[in-house]
Amino acid sequence: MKQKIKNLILKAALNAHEKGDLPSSKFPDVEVEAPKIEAHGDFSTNIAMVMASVQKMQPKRIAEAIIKNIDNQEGIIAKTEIAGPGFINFFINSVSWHPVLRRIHEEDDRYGASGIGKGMKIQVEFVSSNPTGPLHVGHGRGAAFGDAAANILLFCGYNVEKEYYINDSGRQINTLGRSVLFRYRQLLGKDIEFPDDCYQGDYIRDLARQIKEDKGSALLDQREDETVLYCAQFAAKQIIAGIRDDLKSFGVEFDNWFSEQSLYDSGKVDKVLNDFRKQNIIYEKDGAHWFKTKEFGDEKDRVVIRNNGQTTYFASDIAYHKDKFDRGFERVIDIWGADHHGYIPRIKASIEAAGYSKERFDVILVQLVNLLRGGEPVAMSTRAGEFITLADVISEVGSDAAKFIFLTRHHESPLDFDLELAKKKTNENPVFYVQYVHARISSIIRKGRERGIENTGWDEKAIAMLKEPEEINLIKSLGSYPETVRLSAEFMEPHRITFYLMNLASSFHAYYNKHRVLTDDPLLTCARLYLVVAVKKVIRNGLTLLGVSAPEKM
RNA sequence: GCGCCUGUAGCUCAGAUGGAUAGAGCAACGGACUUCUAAUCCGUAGGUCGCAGGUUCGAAUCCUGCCAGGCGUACCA
Repeated sequence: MKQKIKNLILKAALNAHEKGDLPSSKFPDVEVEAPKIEAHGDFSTNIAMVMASVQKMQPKRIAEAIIKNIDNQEGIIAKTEIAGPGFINFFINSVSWHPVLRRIHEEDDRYGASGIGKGMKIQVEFVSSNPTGPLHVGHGRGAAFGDAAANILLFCGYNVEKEYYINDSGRQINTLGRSVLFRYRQLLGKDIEFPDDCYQGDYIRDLARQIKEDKGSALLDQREDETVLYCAQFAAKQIIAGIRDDLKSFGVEFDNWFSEQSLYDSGKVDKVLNDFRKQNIIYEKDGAHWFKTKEFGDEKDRVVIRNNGQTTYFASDIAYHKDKFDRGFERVIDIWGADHHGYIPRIKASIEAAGYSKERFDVILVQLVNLLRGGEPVAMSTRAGEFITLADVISEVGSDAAKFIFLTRHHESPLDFDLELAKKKTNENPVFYVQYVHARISSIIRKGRERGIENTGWDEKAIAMLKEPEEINLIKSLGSYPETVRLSAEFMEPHRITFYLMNLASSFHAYYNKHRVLTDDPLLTCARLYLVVAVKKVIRNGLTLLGVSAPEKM
């Protein structure tokens, strides 16, 4: 509809110029928007104001010239007016909204989809939590965000791959192995102190117990470096399996799990470091090897090989990001916790140095989550091993509520997650508010069937009966869904869909309370059923993008 | 110190490439269930958009400075 108005305006401007009403043929991009205030019409354009200086005319004169030349043969426009400093407001004939409903029924679960991505191969990497402990709430936000963003991109015609990067190499893995080994020794009666720098959580004890059941006391007699390695590999494998399970129960699945260790095994880390040496952008100082990231805009150079000969995490990350582009992704998006923001310049440096444009790479920072219970902060200490895991949250509030709440904020805004609030089944908790619409409409359909009323198709005569303000309002809202999805993809902002759904839900509940769908008039009932089924489809489509279920009953 | 993010109603937050009178929910107050699910709806009230300048027809939005909070600033990941 907006596009139609745009075209009408453009054509009107051209006509006006041909007839001599407008001196210049230079027209700016036509901007059409839906005004916030109802009295300002359904659509509004500022074109007359924008053109004023080029046309050397008063905005109001320009507006008059355009309105005069609008071709309203289809009768879409009920009224136009010039308002304020020169806005042209368009009031749409309410009947003209109706075809939106047919489109929704026809396109069904593809309504809102588009081809703006043009099949571009794009990778979204998210969560990528270290396999040294279970996922916590912050990872949950990253998971909900990344998954929704990927769904939206896919829906908009991108060729999306979701990837999880497993840091199964390096120091933290060694620490994991040591942690488990110490607990294992304690289990076998050794009186030893558990080191401070090891992971404290109870899950380490559980892993040690499993090894004990497996191997008995056999590990006590072996060389320490071998047992640490064994414990590390065993533990990491178990923890990754746990992470996969948690994500699965959260409704998030990945297309690819990428191992950091594999970059070493395949020699990709060595290779990229050698390439950089040849380019003379790696040098030695104080026994360490430094990558000249400063030359690429970082604030200082960064170590890639420590003076003890071990590579840093950054070294494998260089190889990893190069590999992403080598695999043919045209765009690469990393979703990180906001506390890693200082890491961005060096990754961009490495991408440039590897010969790819950093413009093709984006990092989206997701702000931290404050966990609350009844308004009070929940103490979270990783050190002491006291934290609420994502699995805890899912089992307490459910994945639908958790996901939806994670997606009710812009990703750059910190989020207070209140466990008590997330469980409340009231308007304070928006997920139920939206899901309730789906359940209510399902119920209407069931009730209709009981009375022998089936959802019939498009019937011009019936649809023409939809003229209550609440009905037109609902249809308008339905009509703006595709644009919401498009903007959501363009700006990587899934929360736009969340807010859209809450708004649509509000329009529906208001309608539901004021009007009955199943009436004594068969034609009207048919029309209203057609309308609410369209609402149901859009609610379902939106929730699906967010990874949230749309229940038939609540 | 430097860098990134945030600052909008009592609380939690939206606010499109700069648009007209800044919007929701919660909390407060007053109403609506013999009728399709009251997990709902309707109404009232609530604001110096952190502060100060600047850019222009027009700023919550862009620019500069300041204030407050969070995060980062490793040969950790």
